[in-house]
Amino acid sequence: MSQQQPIQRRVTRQRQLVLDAVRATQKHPTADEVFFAVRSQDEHISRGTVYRNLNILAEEGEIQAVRMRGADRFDLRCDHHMHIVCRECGKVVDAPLPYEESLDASLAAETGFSLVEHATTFEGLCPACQERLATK
Amino acid sequence: MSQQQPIQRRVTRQRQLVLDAVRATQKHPTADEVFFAVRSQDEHISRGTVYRNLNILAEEGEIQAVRMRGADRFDLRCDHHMHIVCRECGKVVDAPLPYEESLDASLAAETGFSLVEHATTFEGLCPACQERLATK
DNA sequence: CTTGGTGCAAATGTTTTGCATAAGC
DNA sequence: GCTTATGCAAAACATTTGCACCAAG
Repeated sequence: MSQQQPIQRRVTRQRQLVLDAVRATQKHPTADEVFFAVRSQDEHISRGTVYRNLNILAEEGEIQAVRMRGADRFDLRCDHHMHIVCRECGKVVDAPLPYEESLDASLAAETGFSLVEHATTFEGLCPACQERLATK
Repeated sequence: MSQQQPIQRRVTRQRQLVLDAVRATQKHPTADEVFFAVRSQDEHISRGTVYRNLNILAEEGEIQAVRMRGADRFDLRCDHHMHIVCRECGKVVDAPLPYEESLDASLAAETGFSLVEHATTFEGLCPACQERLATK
């Protein structure tokens, strides 16, 4: 059984720009939002490069990929935590509730699944959208 | 403020076939899987019709849409519950853990969001895939 | 006969990929 | 100089939509 070693990652200008862009915002940007942010720094960077680097950075644990309805989002925080997204405007914020690591072990014991982890996503109306809809 | 009344839904042969297909399986099928299941009953039904009806049925509360990585899945169960998906084979099963309704109210109180609900999805390796990978 | 639904094909939106070229290390 | 990464365009998917025709009530 040959353990293939992980490939040797390089520090490219583009990869650094993508990482900086994610770390520069609390807004949980989509890949396309990261693309446009980076585009303002580098006229020639391509969408493919941004998508590739976002996936690589998430894999390496530098950022976290958050799978959401519509499009994936990327989070500078790498620890486990929940998110809430506004149904109206799409805004995403971290949920100030404790993440229950212990659920993973419980579910593994119950079902026989291994390597378990979980993600919880809330959906609702943010305060701004509540107000906007009320006065209309 | 004019409350527009919901439109009058009709019971079409196609809609019934879609509903039956979802109710006939515990496998949490994707829209495309439902399409092929229904295709075996009706040579001429179109993908668009299946997608439209899955959305309508979920909206009406006849089935539940489960938003997952890759593709949405549809569940005959309409009550709130969690799911676990196998990273390898994509199999989805209901998670035998209690769904915490109270989290929604807690988060609403903490954040000011309203109309809150949440979904939790586990990801791991199912027993069959564990074995398959171990003996290879 | 009115309104909602269907079938088809085209469009949309997100993400991945093949390939020749460029650039880390 | 090996490899890995980039840029570009095309492809791959999942899903939605415009529109002319059909059908449920």
